[in-house]
Amino acid sequence: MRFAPSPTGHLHVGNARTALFNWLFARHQKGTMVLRIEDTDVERSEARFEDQLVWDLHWLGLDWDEGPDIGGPYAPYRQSDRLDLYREHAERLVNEHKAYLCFCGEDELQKERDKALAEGRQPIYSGKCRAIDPEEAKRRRTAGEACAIRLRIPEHPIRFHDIVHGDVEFSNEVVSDPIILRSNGMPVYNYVVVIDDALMKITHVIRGDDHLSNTPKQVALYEALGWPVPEFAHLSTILGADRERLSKRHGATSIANFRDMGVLPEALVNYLALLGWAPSGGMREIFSLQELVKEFSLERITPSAAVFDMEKLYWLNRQYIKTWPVEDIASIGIWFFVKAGLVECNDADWPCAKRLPVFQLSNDLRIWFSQIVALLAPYVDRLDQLPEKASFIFNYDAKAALSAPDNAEVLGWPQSSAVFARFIVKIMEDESASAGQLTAEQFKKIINEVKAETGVKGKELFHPIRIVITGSHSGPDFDKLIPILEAGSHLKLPKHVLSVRERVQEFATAANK
RNA sequence: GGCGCUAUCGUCUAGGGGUUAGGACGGAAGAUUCUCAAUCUUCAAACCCGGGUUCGAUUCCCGGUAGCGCUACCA
Repeated sequence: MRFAPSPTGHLHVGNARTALFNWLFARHQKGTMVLRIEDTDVERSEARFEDQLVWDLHWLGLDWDEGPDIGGPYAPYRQSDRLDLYREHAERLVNEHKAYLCFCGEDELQKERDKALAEGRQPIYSGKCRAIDPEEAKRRRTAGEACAIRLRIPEHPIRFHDIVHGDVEFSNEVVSDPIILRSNGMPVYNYVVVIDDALMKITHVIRGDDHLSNTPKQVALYEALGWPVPEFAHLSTILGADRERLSKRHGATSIANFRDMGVLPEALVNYLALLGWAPSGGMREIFSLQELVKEFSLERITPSAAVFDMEKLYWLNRQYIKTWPVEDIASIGIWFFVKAGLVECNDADWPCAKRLPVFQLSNDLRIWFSQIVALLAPYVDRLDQLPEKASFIFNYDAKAALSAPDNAEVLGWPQSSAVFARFIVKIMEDESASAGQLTAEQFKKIINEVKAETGVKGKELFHPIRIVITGSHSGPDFDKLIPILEAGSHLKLPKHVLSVRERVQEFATAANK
């Protein structure tokens, strides 16, 4: 099996899914996985994208047995390093009369195509240069005339088998004699892919179905070369919500984007596996990479296009957030707090292919932020939402709380003023609160006293108090929240975290105005 | 335009000549919690259309329609 991306951009979810299916099949069959870089398009290929590709693949948890970074028996694995090979086999085809030299100029061909189209004919190559005597052609080339090399397409229909789509047949009348080597000496994609797949002993070509229509050309090439035709499996396209091909304007589409959003690699892999594949029975949804390897089969791939559903990815991400080790979730979570500038950390970095970011943080800070992550992670779809969710810890604003439309109802309850009054007094009188040492137990005791003194309970009691503490009537449990606020008020942070007492104080002041 | 591929709830899918057409996400309702999230329970929600084959088609075949792809000296 092979994954053969072009280094022309970041790894896209479509390509990632192709890579994943190749990998799953290779590992399931105990086959060999090859990474090959298709960089014959010199204009668009860039070396830095190759690194990015390798990192993204590693981050997803995929690896390979042969590739440009690790070598292998069929090296080199970068097409730009294999040009001699392509030329050699192209010449061989010419000598065997399976290909021929074509002296038609680009402009000339374009005109022919336009004319054919205007007359309602197929814009396929006329085959004009097929008729040139091979010896004559060689003389012209030696004399310095520019020429490309074209494959002679056979006179019979081209058939091949696809594991996903079944038997496919193309009439030879719609396939032009394709150019395999340009007049500048550079080979074209449809040719190199065949040379490489054959020479690298690829038995199963698993790729996007945008290549399905190219396959007859490639099959003709295998036959001309006298090499066995591999099995094909063409994967359906991944679409955006508007049923158009997924592209950048649909938002996050590169693997790196998802990592930066705090989507866990296992969640993304699991989601991608379910796009176009389902286990037998179709009931199970959650699969680890190892379980996927065990269950995967090409026969169960769906031929129809699939719409990428962000919501389902988020759901899976939440499942994995719950099952990942808390310290790992905390590491990623803290990284987002660092990024948001909520904690000072100069050497924070997330090495590209790594599951977890690395940074040095004092023990106090690490523990404190870990508690915040543990408290809030169940509330988020992606870990990058954590700083926003924690905003009430860092950005307490009593004035805003009093004027928030969301709070209007609770603020207007007749019992609320009594609750406010008693609660404020209790906190201001409390010694541990004034030291910023309020415990969950002590806080609970105060609430119970307020409850006893005002006769207010339940919602009517908790909502106003929650507004005083967090600025909002809904939020996490006080039991966990109070110690976090108190501890935070003693830490050295870019922005001071207010203790419970400081919050009450600010609220009282704002309310008096 | 030509050729190719595809078509089951809004979405991802299971299934397959006779089924109450199954699961999941999302949605709705309820339970629980001080609240939100989570969790649990329940509900709504689909076989593109038309022919043919058949006792019977959502399933098989043909056609239509729609979507997507390919039609380059791009990959």
